[in-house]
Amino acid sequence: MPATIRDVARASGVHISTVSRTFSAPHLVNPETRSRVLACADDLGYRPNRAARALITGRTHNIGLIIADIANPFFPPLIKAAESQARQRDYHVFVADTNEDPAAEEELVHALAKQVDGVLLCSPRMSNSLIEQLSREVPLVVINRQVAGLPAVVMDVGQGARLAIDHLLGLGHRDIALLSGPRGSWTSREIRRAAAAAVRAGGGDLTVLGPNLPTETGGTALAEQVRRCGATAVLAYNDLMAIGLMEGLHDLGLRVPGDVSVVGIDDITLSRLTRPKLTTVATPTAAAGRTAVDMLLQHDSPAATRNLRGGGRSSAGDDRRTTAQVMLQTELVIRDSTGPGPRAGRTDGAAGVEHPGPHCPAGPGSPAVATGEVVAS
Amino acid sequence: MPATIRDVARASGVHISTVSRTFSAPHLVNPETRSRVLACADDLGYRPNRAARALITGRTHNIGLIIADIANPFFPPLIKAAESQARQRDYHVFVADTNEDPAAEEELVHALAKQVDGVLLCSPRMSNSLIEQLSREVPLVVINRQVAGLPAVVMDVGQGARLAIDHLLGLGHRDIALLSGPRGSWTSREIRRAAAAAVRAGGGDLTVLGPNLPTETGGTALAEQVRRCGATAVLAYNDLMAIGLMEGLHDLGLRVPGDVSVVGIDDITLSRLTRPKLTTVATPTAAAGRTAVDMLLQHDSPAATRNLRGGGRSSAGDDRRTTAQVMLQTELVIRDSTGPGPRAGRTDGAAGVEHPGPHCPAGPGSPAVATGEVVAS
DNA sequence: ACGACGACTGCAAAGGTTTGCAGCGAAATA
DNA sequence: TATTTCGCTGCAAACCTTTGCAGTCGTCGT
Repeated sequence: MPATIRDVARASGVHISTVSRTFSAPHLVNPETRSRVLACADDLGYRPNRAARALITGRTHNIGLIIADIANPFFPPLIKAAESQARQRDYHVFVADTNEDPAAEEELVHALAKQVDGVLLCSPRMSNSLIEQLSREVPLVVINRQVAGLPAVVMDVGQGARLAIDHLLGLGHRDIALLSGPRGSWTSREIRRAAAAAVRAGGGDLTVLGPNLPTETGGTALAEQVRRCGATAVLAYNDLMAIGLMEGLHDLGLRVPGDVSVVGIDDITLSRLTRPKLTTVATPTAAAGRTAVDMLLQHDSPAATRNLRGGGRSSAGDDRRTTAQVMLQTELVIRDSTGPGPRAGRTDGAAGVEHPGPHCPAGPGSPAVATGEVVAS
Repeated sequence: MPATIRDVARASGVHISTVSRTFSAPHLVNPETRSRVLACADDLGYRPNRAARALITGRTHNIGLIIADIANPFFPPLIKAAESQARQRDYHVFVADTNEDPAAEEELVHALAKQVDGVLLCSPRMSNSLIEQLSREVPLVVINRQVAGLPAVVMDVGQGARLAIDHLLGLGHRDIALLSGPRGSWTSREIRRAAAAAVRAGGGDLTVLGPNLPTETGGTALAEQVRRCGATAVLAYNDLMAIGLMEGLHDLGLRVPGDVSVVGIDDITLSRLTRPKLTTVATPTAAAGRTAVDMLLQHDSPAATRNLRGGGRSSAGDDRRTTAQVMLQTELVIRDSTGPGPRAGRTDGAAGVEHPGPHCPAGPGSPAVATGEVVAS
């Protein structure tokens, strides 16, 4: 029932190839003819069949975006940014959710492979080797992970964790707990590494709790352990866990930041709505989404010269996509969930800052930021 | 580079049609041959090209899901449910976000039309007539809206609003404000209608504020107006606005539920995390997602008999999809953001319930539910 | 012993589009 | 005026599958 290119050709009295060109190479067709064709097309409600086009050009103008958990508020801004960036380049984004399941990740890549021109793998949980193998099936850009030979955009959570720990140390905390993330998460490893180093450098003690599900319930469930381990400050893998932890601590009768200081990572909008407002490391999620799309589409080459008529498959050649790794800056946002530690004098409330990092003259409610660094390559 | 059906045929020494049948009609091919073909296919990493298949069968095995705003926590559960339901039937879901923009909605339907077998339109903002027109281009199921002649699944927010208002009236509130949703939202109209009726029936006064953006900031911005209009209780279009409003009221020095009672709609997970915890109307979002997929796929007919060889397009015939409208039940979840109104005696804290609805013996923290009704057709 | 039937497989058309090549008339050049 | 050039358009192959039809061959019934 939908109008095809042939219907338009018939209606406007030209050959289908002319109709085709009217859309894909307008400069090749006489303005007069062109407008006539366009009129007919509009009249019939014709729209090029992207599937058929994809069949011959080899480009679908779709890109896949695989997300660990759409329900985690960390992701939506990234998704939106990716979508709008893609839309500008006349691409569409297909989002898929894996429920934090590595197996689902793999299956989805396979399913998407033939229907998209590339896939954005966001916070993948699967193994490096599997990712590399998959990347031979379809162009991949990984987000929040580094895998050799693949383009990647990562947020510098290491730097973020360092800032957070320094903030805590500066407030007088020595016994610090780290709520780690899910198994297989590159981000979680990175945070742990940086946090451990920072705590060691500051002469403190770090207790690592995990791995855990990166959700509120995951955080809530850890409240008891946090109390038991005697930490006076906690850095959580993400805001969701931090918020869940605050809930759990509250139920245990512990006060934040009175008894325990809590800092999260991500700066989801929710972190501004809790009481107390959450101190957290802001990650540039939207920028990550945009950048990832750009990296995937940077070789938006017009249908990578194929030999239509020739027989044997031509050698792939040096179409090697430049495999850059972009690292995005993070910031510490100081709000109300962190306060002086047990060894601090009675400062009258806010953070009496003396730690080495940049200026943090924060009072509650007027968040100050300490910025990390950009290390692009 | 990726292996095609021809490669497999060559490798296994059979005709491509046999390979094809091996995948799409296994019972038609000799088990021996079949296993040989499968071995070769596996060997070459062959996967059928869905685009090419779609070209001839007319079914892509994809379905589109158009969402007003992925960042609104109301939607993710629906998305996840739809995805898992679709996956079970060997379909994939492509999610797209419109940023609450009706124009984007239309454009997305067009873009998706040829790449999917149907589209789920979730909380659409565009006009009924446009939706009907679009439905001639691609099968549509609308969610949270009723449009004549189209299959729909709606949550009974009318019933939910009624329960909420009755709850408020029962607590002794007379001056009630309604924070309405975005322009063009069927849900918002429905809520308003039901709320107005319920308030009138209870002898109270309803002030409608809006339309508004259905976000926290949208809610926060209304705090001042709420104070000015003198309402002691507020029903918000959704939880996000309710939570934003609570923030705004807090900043104004008003206490919830001391000075103002607040109830939301949706029961997003976040509503359990605010202080005070939000009283709200729970909507069955996951069920809606599942149901919508089922409705779209109920006519999963094997490639609706097409005349491959014949000339003139055959008459469409009576393939009319049954146009059911399913209505899903909602529940009132009483938490801590609602309390006695100005005319109530000094009840000692909790909700002294006497309104007509089902049992609500709620104390804060132990939420009770009052269920609505199912009206399927 | 012969025809019918069944299981399996090959043949070729079709689906909607893109694109290299060739054709054509007219304008520009020699 | 003859010839090249250029702008535009048509022709047909190709992309990868699916599927109706026809062919082969062996089995069964009579």
